[in-house]
Amino acid sequence: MRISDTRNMEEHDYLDRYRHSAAHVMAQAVKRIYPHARLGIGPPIEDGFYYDFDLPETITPDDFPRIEEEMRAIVAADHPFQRRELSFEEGRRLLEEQGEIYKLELLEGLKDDTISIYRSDGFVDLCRGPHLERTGEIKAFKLLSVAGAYWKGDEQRPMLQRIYATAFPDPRELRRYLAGVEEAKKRDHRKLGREMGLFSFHEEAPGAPFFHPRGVVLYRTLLDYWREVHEAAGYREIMTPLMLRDHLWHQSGHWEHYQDHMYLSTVGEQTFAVKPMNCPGTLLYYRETQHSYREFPLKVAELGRVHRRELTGVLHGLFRVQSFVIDDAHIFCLPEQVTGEVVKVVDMIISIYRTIGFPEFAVEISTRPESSIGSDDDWELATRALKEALEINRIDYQVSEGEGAFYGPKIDFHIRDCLKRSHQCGTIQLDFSMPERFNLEYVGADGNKHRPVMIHRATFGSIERFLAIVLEHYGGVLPLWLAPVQAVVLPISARTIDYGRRVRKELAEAGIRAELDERDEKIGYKIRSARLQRIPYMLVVGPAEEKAGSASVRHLRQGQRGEWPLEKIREELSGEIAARTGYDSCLLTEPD
RNA sequence: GCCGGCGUAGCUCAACGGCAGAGCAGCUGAUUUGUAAUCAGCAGGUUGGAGGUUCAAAUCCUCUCGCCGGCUCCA
Repeated sequence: MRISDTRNMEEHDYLDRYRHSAAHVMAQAVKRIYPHARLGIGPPIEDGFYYDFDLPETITPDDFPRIEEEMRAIVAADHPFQRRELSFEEGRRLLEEQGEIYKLELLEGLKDDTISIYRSDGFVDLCRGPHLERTGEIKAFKLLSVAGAYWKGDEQRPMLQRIYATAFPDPRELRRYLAGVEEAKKRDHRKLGREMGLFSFHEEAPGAPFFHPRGVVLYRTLLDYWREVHEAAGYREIMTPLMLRDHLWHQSGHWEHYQDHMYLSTVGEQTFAVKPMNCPGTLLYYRETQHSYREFPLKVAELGRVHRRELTGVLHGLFRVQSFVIDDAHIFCLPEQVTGEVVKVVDMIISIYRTIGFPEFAVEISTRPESSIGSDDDWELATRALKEALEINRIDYQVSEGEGAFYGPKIDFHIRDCLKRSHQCGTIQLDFSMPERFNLEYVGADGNKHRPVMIHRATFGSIERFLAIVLEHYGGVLPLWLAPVQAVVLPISARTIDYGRRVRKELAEAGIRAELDERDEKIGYKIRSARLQRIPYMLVVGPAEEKAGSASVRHLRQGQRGEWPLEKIREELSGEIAARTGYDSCLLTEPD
């Protein structure tokens, strides 16, 4: 570990202590206002802290100023945080006296003989600590939101009221954090999707997006690129039905394990399920013919639309939908080919992320969970193959023990967007279950039948969700190759509309997605309008440009680029599109 | 699903028991415009839906649908 890492860790510890102390102050403030409130837990979290309360009144954001005011008073009084150790029994008596039933439950879960409490002013809380020295050290905090949260995350247990808040040692950091939250709101893909005319949602189809013409262009552009890469890598693409009969899902195990998430439909005598996953369809394709080891690795891709019923409360724009396309592919291969194939997949996923503008990502390997199928040997071998593949690619990874699927170990890719948020996208999973259930076979070199290894993998995961990530990452200001409208021609006045038409047509013929704004408006108005639509190139044409056969080029991020001859515009833009040039940073030049 | 909040014109919001409004967008006209909003006029609504309370409901109550913030960060 480098020295700087140590310091980061110390800072991190301090911040946790700081926020944990702020959580105590908040709990004390809430207790002052609602003396009968019972306390749940109040830990520091990544961007702040929260505290859970059980009380009959409902806390709303309207109550925040009052709580914050009380917190400021506690901070101003500068009470010391005093640690005291008690025996288990003393602790129990104290909490019983206070009627803190949740804390009592936590206490029961502790095995230690002695426990610690922290006292500041009149407020006492069961707490491991550590804390700051005094409440006066807390400089900047803000309550953010209130939400219901089940006690211990268990929906069978009572629901408490959780107040989310944040605190920073430096008020400037708090301001910066709040500005970041604002920035994220501005970049909300649901807002961008509306402003840019990409997609919409309707009550008639909860959790199922409607893509509008410009949204379809974006969607298709992403998939065109995906197909190009996959074809070059030797994948072949199939399409399988949206609905398949029930016995298939019994065979695959989905009926048993996944039925709550499936849309079912009975038509006449037959029951169908709308597919929640693509693999069973692919397996029917595989079984359609006999296979030889000579065909391996056999790479079968499917951009398959799946439907999954979700709890209504979890739907969230394109991030969490009930109908979406997975960029699936299944690789059938020999055991000894696994490592090599995984290496190639990892390589491809990274290259795709980089092209789209996500150079930063984290990789996680999940190992065998408690309830799972397959032999220890299979798991051991497969897990080692995955690790080896990452090591060959020189990729750092983190191991999540026991987090694998029941049917095999997996690698997950978490991309990091420019607001430093992490999103799980790509996945590579080994599957011991399906080949077995579907009795897959191939003929080996020895002339006997064997069971192939099946690798299940996706780069984007859900296309819909990935689009949302891309949109928020770029704040809607997409790289040229992805922009639904790449250039808009803006005539100064009606007099140059004809010339504008010629310019637009010429660009369109060169394969550039160009539009013309022929509305009877002033140029400032048209520029504003183009910017709000996040169109990368604005081409202003007036009499001077008409005469010169040029256009005045204005770029969404770079501003005025000067007057370019049409030929140069065509070449520059085509070159930028073909190279899929991205932006180094995605935080500059925000349209308002 | 659960807790809380919110559904008013295409969008952003006002009216919070007493005639449903504004800005932007849209349409029509005038203007012929040089780098982030030209002016005027017109049109736009069973206030998400159903039921109830009331002389009177966007407003209060019940149900329902949808959306938003959360519900695996364990003293």
